[in-house]
Amino acid sequence: MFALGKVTGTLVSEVHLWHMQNPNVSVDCAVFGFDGQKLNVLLIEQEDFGQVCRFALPGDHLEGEENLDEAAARVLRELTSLSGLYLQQCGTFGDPGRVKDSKDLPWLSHIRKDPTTRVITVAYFALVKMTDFNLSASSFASRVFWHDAYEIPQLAFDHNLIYKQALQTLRRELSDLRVGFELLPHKFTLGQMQAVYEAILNASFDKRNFRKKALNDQWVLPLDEKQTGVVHKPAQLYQRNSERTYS
Amino acid sequence: MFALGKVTGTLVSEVHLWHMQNPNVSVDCAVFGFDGQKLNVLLIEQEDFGQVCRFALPGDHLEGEENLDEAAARVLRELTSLSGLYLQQCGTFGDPGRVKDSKDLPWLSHIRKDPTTRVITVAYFALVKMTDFNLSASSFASRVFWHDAYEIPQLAFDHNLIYKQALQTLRRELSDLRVGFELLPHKFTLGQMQAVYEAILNASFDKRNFRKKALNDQWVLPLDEKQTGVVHKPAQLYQRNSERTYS
DNA sequence: TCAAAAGTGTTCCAATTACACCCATGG
DNA sequence: CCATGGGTGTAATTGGAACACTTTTGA
Repeated sequence: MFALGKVTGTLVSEVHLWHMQNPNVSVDCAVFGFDGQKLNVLLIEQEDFGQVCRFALPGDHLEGEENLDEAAARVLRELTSLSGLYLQQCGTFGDPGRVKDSKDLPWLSHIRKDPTTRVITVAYFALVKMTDFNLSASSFASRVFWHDAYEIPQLAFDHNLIYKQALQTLRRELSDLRVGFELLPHKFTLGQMQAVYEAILNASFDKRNFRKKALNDQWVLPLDEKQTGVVHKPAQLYQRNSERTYS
Repeated sequence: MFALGKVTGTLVSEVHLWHMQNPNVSVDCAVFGFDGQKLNVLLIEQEDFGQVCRFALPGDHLEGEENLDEAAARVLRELTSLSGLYLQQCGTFGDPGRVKDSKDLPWLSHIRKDPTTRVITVAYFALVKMTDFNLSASSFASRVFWHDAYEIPQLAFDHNLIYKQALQTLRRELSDLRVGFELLPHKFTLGQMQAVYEAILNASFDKRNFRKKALNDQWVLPLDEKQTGVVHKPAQLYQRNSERTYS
């Protein structure tokens, strides 16, 4: 909070300093999706102004009277036409140098009056069910694409760092809060659910142990329905157990 | 990041909007200390301008070219005259309404030209060894005080919310990273260490099980030294095992 | 009949829990 | 001699890990 450390009386000089050094604030989102095999992330491609590095995480400035979560939700809505996505703050990045890397200058110079003005950004990760999401419905279709979550190229600014922290936070929330459901359709099989866990944690699990745990701990409830149209034994369908809460 | 969601061409209008709505940025710190019995937090007392609520977490605006961690470290240095404290970001709070509660207006009106200007704040928690720290050495001595971590009064702005999240983050890092050492003197007994865990997690543990785990998992190393001057069997002293790393 | 994923139980080991008494010191 | 916290071991339980074969479907 402002000036609370300065109860003594330097308040006026602070208000002045302020106008000189007022940082901009933005949000950046690492949007994760799961395609049945692999974990993916939405990247955007900047226009080519000769910069070294043309990929970035989607984001935008904070606008008007919106709060941080609303800003992130707006970015996602503009990007995916979806609302109500799972969204979680995962860190704030404010190094004065974070937008000053020479690799980013050519592009910055095209979009900002002062390309080196300091910007602090609040990072979010988001989860989208790829089944709900038609990339080509996005107005940015040609500039937004899914990318393998484990083969991320060099990104603009400090976005590689932000991405790393987003993945780490996602992993923690998967284990603590079972957020994996957000990447699955409403009705899913235990095999699909296991695949989500394996993709996010980049690990593999024993099928019997995984199923035992999911069922014993009541993460999911069985439906009166089975898979159809598959070329193997049709699986039982489940839904998340919304009664179940996690600490 | 700024404007990346807007690759299409609304960039100019954004730059304008910007000047109208440029939020200030601050850091707020929940500083935890342990007195041998209880977990405590540093609060500051605002001057009396008739506001309902005169306590707050220490904090300050972001200044000059400092990054967020540096700003938090500066706040702590000014407050405690100590450097190198354990410091961890634990969330960013940016609701437009967070500084608009009527309970805070009388005070705000005295320190700011526009008391309702939006401020977003990056929250930190910090850990200080109370043995290293002489409150009266602070230039704010009369206005800064330790307060029981579990009896926090109503605080200014959204500081109760920030505090809650700080405590939650501290608890997670205690279990994940064993940050409890930061609250203990260099040489400590297992009893003191257990007391830190009990205070932070607000729980109590079996002495034998706690010691077994600390020793088996090599959180600590024994010194060739025992407590002196105590009115009971003198305890073995230990130091943290700095070889030991945590995932 | 084949390929592909679904489904199912038991054993072993590690980790956690519960639990009670004697010890060394200073006052 | 007494109050205070230090120090110790074992048994029971729980949770996680390892492991292989049969089933059902559509092509």
